[in-house]
Amino acid sequence: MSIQAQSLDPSFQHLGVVKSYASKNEIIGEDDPADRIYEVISGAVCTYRMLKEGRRQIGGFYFSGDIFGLEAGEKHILAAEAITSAKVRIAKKQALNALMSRNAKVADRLLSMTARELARKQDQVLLLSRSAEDRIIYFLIEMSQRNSPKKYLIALPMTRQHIADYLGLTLETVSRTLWDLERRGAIEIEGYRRIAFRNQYTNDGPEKVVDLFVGITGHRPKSQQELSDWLISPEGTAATVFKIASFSRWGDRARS
Amino acid sequence: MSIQAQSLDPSFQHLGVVKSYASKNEIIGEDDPADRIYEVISGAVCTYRMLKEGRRQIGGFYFSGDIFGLEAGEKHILAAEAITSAKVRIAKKQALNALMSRNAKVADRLLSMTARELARKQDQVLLLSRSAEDRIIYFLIEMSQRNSPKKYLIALPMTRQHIADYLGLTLETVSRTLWDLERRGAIEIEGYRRIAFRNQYTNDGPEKVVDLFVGITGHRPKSQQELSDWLISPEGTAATVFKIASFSRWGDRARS
DNA sequence: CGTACGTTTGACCAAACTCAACAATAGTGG
DNA sequence: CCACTATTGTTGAGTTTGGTCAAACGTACG
Repeated sequence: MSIQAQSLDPSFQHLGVVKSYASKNEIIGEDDPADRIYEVISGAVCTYRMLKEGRRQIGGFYFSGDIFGLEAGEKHILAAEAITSAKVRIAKKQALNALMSRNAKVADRLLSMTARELARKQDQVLLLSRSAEDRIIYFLIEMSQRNSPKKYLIALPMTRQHIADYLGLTLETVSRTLWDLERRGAIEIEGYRRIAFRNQYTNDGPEKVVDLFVGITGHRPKSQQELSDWLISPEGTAATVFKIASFSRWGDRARS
Repeated sequence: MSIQAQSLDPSFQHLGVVKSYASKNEIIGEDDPADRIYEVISGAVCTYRMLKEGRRQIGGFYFSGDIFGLEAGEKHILAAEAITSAKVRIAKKQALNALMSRNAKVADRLLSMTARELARKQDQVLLLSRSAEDRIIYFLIEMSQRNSPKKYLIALPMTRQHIADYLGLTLETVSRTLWDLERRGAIEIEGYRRIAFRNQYTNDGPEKVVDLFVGITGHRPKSQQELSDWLISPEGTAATVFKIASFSRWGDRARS
């Protein structure tokens, strides 16, 4: 969901007002009129929808620079809340439309932003059809790529409940799966809100990486380029960071 | 996914070529260049992506008048195949772009079509976070609203496997859940590809419907309009057709 | 009318959920 | 800066849902 504001138009920077929200405060209510769009200035935000049995489905997480609230209808389907304390720039769509008529490129970018959000939603659909462990792994990779100071570190501003609601799991399953990944040596949990990957693929020789590629994709990489593209893809990252770790099960690592 | 072709532009009708595909034939391959868009003229089509364990996730079903292949990137993430024999109009995006520069409204409509597809994907995400029975119920309602001659009849051109792949279930679970709904008197299965709803809400008195509304939504309808809007919504349809039926469990209805 | 394909059904199993008790963390005020 | 407390996270036992494997059945098409 890293739809960057600057991809829309520089003048968006001067549009609208900035509001501050404390953690857990509502930014958009379900069924609010969808006449504004929102940019995260600082902090973390999520969109969600309540399901009737008291469960909720999180639609996405948004961090500094991300745009949210892009919806088609008259009213929002998804509500939004601040996960941490957050600053948000709010602009009326009307003002954006005025911008669009002056600048054809803005319309073009709005289309590509929406198309990108669509692609992300498609990814979320694929995510939800996988096992609990796969969902967690893909989630960690997404967070490490979007919201982390270094690529092997994962900052998690959200609670286990948020993660569970995003992945369609329970918080207990999230907790257990994370601990299992730690036990198997793939990650290191540092307090509630920080996780580190352990086995970066660079620790292994290049042949081992090629073996892994062949094992997962079923064919040899045709070029060095194909191999390195695959390595940085979510699938490649998952394979290198997690599968190698799970090949060498180190038995039970005592926790304390 | 009923994005109607005529909502794009009348001149789209004359764009591109029409091709015929036999059942099970590939229309778009995964990783094909995404330089065309497709309109179903007749028959049924689905988009999908293979997951590595031999499973697949269906992205959506498309019937006569629907547009598919709307994707952002250079290459398609989702492949497409004909479910029945199908006729498809194929137009180059390039030609569409030419249309867009002549007619600003076309760009606007392309945006709203994409936004609508996004809303549908969001719905699919919500669908996938529900129980097997709920998924089936919402699926049946979607099909009855999109692809059926009469509102109480549901035409299912796809196999149980297609349904399972769309809903993230196995074909056995789909089969069992349908049979359970039939046993409870909510639907009637007529051969493999036809289903009929049994308990239309119109069979019950108006107070019963209001009771149901209050039971599900937690508040009284403020107006007749609110009640009838809710009744035709998927949630209202599910409640009226299925919940009433499940209130009165008729025990085992022998099958033959 | 026969055969291949799609579907149903059953027995068994595994993954994830529920409920409940307990532990760790981080935020608060002294 | 420390102790206190509310919040968040972990862990375990038992249950449920949906998946797997395998066999029988029915439908629709050639």
